[in-house]
Amino acid sequence: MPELPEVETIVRGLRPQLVGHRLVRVIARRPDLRIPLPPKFAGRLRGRRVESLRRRAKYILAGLDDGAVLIAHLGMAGQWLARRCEDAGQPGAHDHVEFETDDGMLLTYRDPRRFGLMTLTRENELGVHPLLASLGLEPLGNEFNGPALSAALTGRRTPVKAALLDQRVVAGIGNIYACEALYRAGISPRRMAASVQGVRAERLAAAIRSVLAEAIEAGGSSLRDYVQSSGELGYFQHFFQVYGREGEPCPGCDCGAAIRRIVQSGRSTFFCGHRQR
DNA sequence: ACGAGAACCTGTTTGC
DNA sequence: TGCAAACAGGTTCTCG
Repeated sequence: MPELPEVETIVRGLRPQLVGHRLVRVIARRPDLRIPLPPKFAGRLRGRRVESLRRRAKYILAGLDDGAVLIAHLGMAGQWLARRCEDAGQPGAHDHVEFETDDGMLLTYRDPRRFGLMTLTRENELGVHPLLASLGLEPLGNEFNGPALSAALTGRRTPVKAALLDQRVVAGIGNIYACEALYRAGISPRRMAASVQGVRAERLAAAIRSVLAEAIEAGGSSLRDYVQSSGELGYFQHFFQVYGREGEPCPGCDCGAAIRRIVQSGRSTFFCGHRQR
């Protein structure tokens, strides 16, 4: 489900609920997520105070007061819900992990498909952790620009759409924002990645930045599952120009072409064959 | 070594 | 209406 803007929105929503607070109760109801929960998961977290909450790519990282770091990923359908304990009621069938904080909040990790994960590492081992070590540049970071993007795409003999989904190239882009960024940049999703250089790479880097930043402003995109931790819906889906719009007229110009849907690497790609070259 | 496709799992939508 | 197939925002493994 969630791509960078949705994960960022969730981190921002959870931060005031978690940072500075102690975890007084941890319930690991279902350990068989994509990667099984580590041994003694709940016991290692109980009583710890959360010192920081941040995002790297689509991962949520919570720094704890004993130097441990909780790594969490939402997979395709994961959600975080933040409610007061007394408002929570019975746990749902897919509420796999819950954290109760010292001021009475219940933070619930819900994930019907169990493609998400949660694991523990140490702050000083984050950089070499297998889940994080080979991630590419953060697209909203200072070092991300046209030259950096073209360098990352150099030598890639795959369509640029597939390259954007490769987290080693740019970290955090998923299927929706890859389609939207390529549309904004006027670049065909089928163009070979290695040929996106120079001004094309500049345009694509700018498009990635702008679409992600605008989506964060909107609180992410709510399609099927996604809600903010507060339960509010994001609304960026109303600004999609191509994603999910097969057959509709291209919105960005008067070319009159219809948005097309093709399948690349097993994923739907939406684009305008006239405007994107 | 790299890239395409399958697999992982459950829920919802679509088509006959 | 009912059932089966297709599809879904991600990642990782296998195979060619």
